[in-house]
Amino acid sequence: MMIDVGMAETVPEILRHGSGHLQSMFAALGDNRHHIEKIAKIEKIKAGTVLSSDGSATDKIGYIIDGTLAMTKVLPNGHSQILGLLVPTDMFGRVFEDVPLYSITALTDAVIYSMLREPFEAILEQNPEVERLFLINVLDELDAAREWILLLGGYKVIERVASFLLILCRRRIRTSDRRPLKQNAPILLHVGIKRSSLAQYLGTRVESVSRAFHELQARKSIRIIDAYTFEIVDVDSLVEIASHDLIRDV
Amino acid sequence: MMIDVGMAETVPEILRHGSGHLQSMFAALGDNRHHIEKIAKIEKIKAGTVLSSDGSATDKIGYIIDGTLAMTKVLPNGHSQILGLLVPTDMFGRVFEDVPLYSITALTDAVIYSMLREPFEAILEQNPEVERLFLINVLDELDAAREWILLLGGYKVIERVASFLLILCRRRIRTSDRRPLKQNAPILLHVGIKRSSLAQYLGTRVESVSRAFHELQARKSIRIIDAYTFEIVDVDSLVEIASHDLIRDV
DNA sequence: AGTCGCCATTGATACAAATCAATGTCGTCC
DNA sequence: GGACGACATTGATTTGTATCAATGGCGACT
Repeated sequence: MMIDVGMAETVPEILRHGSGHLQSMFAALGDNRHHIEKIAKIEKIKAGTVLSSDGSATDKIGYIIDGTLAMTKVLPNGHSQILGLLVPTDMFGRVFEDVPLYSITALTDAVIYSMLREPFEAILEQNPEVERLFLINVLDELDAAREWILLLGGYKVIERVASFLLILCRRRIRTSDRRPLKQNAPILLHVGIKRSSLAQYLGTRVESVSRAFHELQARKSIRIIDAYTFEIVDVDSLVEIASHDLIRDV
Repeated sequence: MMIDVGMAETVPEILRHGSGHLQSMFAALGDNRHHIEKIAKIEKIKAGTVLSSDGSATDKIGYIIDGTLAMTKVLPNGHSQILGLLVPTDMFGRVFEDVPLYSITALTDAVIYSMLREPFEAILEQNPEVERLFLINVLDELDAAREWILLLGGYKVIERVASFLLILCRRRIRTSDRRPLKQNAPILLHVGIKRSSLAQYLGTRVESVSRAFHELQARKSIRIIDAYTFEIVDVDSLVEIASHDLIRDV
């Protein structure tokens, strides 16, 4: 995945224009913004980098600017399971908790806006308004997590893949250009991660993910451009597939 | 499920003795406690009651005292999917958001401690310390949600059921008596909900849930006392089953 | 150019779970 | 007591997917 240039600004572009509450959080910092800017820095990291590891103390908090990272739970036997994906504007790290429950791994080359946990916590404590915005941010994350629970509840792989694509659509993770969607423009989705990560995340296997994508293409819902890029041809059919077998007895 | 008597106190017993941050949240209220107590009330609700429905404005916030409730997403076609279970000490409702994303339904008869959203938000806004405790509470919920994502990632039903039982163990949801666990006492778990709710939550079907429980009994991990009550015979074997096929390639 | 390694895809088979159908159990109501 | 309804269990069959195995595509390195 290619990385945008021109990110030397104090508050990253993606945070300024990103949707959600992050923007207002940074805006609300007001005079305190320079406190954060003093302790924060933009880092470019390589795919595979482990930012914080499960069980060891961490002191980093930050936001994703570009790329995809994953929260992974490392099991006693050394293997790992993906708990959640972190995409631009998502937060990583955990405030008010010393021992993280999961690791953060870069699935692609990525750019992050990171700062030390302690001073960030101090700013939260000193700025109730910022803290409230942060709280709202966390509540949004909770909603996102529950959205994934809903997704994983669909027991056919094709349904989960369809849901995955729809969630990406909604979050408007587009190919490198971040221009707003045009009415008639084809919707291009770029999933930054390889099949095995996707499979781990969707609770299935690479082969099944591959078959699901090709099945969706056969049904004319999507068009596979390359292994990482898809054109959404028929959103409605995706919606139908995604919600199809959630229809069950109560 | 039977309901304890003697809950006419201002702060419910379960919140006073409950684990986690709720207790300290109520403690931290200090003089403001009477503000909450003025607006809050204890309600007994019947199984099947819908507290707030998806899409319509809600103004209730509260905590579960007894019973099990579920967050359910109601799909366009009228059917519903369980997003999360709410057990004693869990919070329900959504602050700082007018339109709820999901409904809250009582799966069993239940007792809740509920208050209006507006005054509760006002208290949060006026008490940064309380707000921080609330934030921590939400962060815990986020962890719980991610724990479920991990659970749903296990693709064999028996693994998910084993994980479910282990999570219940950890949260120490015990049969009506809430005495602390004795060292050698058999661990009794009471799942307050029927098979169909469980199936919905675990992303599977009633028949599969039933077979999984009986398979776990055959493997001497648990003993089925009745459809709602289980004795945990061998925790280690449960752990092994739960984590078994999370072992996958990265 | 050729080899290697990594990843995606495709095919064949075995196994797990959804589905369909029937039976069992318990409590409630008449 | 008997009939009914709600729920749980069990069995038989079908569908979906994990698994095993092989192939194809692409970039990196020598």
